[in-house]
Amino acid sequence: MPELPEIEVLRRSLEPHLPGDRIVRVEVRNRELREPVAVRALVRLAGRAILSLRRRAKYLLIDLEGGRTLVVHLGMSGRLTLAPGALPPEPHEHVALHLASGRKLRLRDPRRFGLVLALPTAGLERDPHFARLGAEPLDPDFGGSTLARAAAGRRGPVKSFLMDAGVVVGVGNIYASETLFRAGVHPLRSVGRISAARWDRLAAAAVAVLRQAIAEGGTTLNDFADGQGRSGEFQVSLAAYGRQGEPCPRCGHLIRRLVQAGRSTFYCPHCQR
DNA sequence: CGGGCGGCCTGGAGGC
DNA sequence: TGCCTCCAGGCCGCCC
Repeated sequence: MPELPEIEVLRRSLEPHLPGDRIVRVEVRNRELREPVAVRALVRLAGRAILSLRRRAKYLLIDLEGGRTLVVHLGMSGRLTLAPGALPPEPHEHVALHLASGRKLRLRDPRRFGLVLALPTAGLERDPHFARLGAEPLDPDFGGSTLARAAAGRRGPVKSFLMDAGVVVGVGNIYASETLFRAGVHPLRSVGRISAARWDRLAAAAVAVLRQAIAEGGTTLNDFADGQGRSGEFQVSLAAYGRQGEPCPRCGHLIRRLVQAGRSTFYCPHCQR
């Protein structure tokens, strides 16, 4: 479910509540995630204070004292929420961090594509999960030339390119469709046939879409919620994603759906060339 | 070697 | 109501 905006919304929703609190007990209820939960590494986090919350790509990073970072990835269906510690576990609750404040931070993930890791804070970027990640689209130096440089010598459709985390992180299926719509670029256009001006438009569109989605609390199609359980609103602002058969908000032609690399892509056949 | 596809899971929606 | 099929926001690994 969650792409960059949803993880950033989650991070911001937890930011006022977690730093300064302390993990008193780690409860692993179900180890089955994308990688089996490393129970002993997690249990060793008990007793540590929470220092800060960061985000890299679609990973939430919870920095703890003693040089450890708890890494959480929500996969498709993960939810990380704060709850009273005495609340009974919800279905598919995999991990709960019981906090000194009496609350618990719990991870629920029905489809089990998510991930929880305890890693050393130093050198995190060299961990295999992070080592090959590309540019952060919200970094100030991200722009059309970032994309153009990454595209040099590559082939294939621009939509798959935008979703390649080795190029630019955080853009998943929803925001790739929305970025292409805003930039007026057809999803099947080959990356070898995109001008510098078009790369600039694509980069600017990606940044604008991601920023607006964050401002509107993320996209809740089914089950995204922030750390307080609040849904997002950006689904109302989606121009193309999920709107096949509806009129394009710009020109009125009907939005179409096509399948690329096994994923649905939504576009306007008139605005996107 | 890079690109594309299947597979991993469960649940919800829609058709019959 | 119930059963069946299809589809879903991510990511990895295998295949060509």
